[in-house]
Amino acid sequence: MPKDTFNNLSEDKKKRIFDAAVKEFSTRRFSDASINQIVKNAGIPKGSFYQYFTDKEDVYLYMMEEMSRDIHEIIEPFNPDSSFLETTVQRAKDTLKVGRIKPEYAKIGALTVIDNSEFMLKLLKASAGKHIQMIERDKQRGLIKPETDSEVVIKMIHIFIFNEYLYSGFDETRYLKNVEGAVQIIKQGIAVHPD
Amino acid sequence: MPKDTFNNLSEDKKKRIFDAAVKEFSTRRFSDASINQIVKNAGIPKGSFYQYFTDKEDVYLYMMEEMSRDIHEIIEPFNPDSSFLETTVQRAKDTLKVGRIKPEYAKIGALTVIDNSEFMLKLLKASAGKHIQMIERDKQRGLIKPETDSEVVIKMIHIFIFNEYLYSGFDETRYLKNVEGAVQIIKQGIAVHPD
DNA sequence: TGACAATGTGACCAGGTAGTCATATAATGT
DNA sequence: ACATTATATGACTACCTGGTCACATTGTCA
Repeated sequence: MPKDTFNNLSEDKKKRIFDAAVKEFSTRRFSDASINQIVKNAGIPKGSFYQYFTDKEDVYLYMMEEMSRDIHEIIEPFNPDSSFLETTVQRAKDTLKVGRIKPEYAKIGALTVIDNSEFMLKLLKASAGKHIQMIERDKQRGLIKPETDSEVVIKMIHIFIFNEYLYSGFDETRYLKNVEGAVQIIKQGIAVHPD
Repeated sequence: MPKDTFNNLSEDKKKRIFDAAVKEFSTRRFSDASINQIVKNAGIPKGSFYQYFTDKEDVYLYMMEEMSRDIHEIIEPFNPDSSFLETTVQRAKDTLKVGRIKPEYAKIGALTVIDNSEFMLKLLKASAGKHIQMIERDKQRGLIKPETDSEVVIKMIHIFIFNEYLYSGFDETRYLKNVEGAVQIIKQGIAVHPD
């Protein structure tokens, strides 16, 4: 949460700082990112930075909030009737769409994943609850075997999607093909009536 | 590859340097690790370091070679008749065993995985060839559906094992349970005659 | 207009990094 | 014993980092 002095700034200056943060955090992961570079790119004095933010985390969180606003405008609205695995594929497609429109955002996401295991853990845990409910519902619907270990399924999916995105070299077709391949295998593994 | 001057060193000194490298690289990932810290812990002057190694990569690779020797003494010899998924579970058990005997080695492995995506990619590719052959053999044996995408299966397994080890907080029982759970799901998904 | 508060500013500090190099010491061959 | 070569050494350079702080400038309200 930036300080009041920052919020009182002109939109132009705020944008310059946001852009500088995006540039830095999309190039170097959090721990390697440099405040000096951000102030340089934003064209503001070092002292001003500390008048606006307390530290690097502060400006990072601000940037993330602004980003997530943009991202929610890009991706499709969530369909509550979709099954867990359908949602999974949709999420992969959303990731690609974001990467197409805001490549820096995708890079920031990738760097976040490889940077900080604790942060990643928090992220996974935060979305896990929602997804476990989806899987439980799919079990009741008769789509998924009731003895399936929901947590393991979620982890496999999450991790595969993240890593595949990282390592597929931004080859969209390959990425989607592999994600769908993985979903297919898991589907066969957990479905009540495999195709 | 260390320089000749290093190889001429006394075993004691070599060990001190190796230990210092292990200490540093098991605490901080490669890019954060400090040569200054290594020389400090090894009790050798800065100048000597550069008489032994060209740079940080050099000492890192030396350390890895020494480590892999130790590791191969710890783990079970590879059973060529095992199926791919059996081998997978065995690998997870091996990882745990290494972690029990040489915890620093396990930490170095974990830090390597989260540090460097290129390195990780190389590692995955290096072992992928061998594993693809195993899967193909399992297809011919009638264990795995012939239409299975081998690459996707390998990636799912690799990534899950790595990450689960990272995030299971060194809880061995949980780790093994989750790995076996994942293997079970994939087995159901790709097996010709699911249990 | 004058007084006071809020904000802007960049030189500066302490601490870290990788790598170099002149000099000291030890080892070796003649 | 001497000369030559190999190795040991730590002070030093150049460069980076996050963060501070005294001072300059601007805004605000009476």
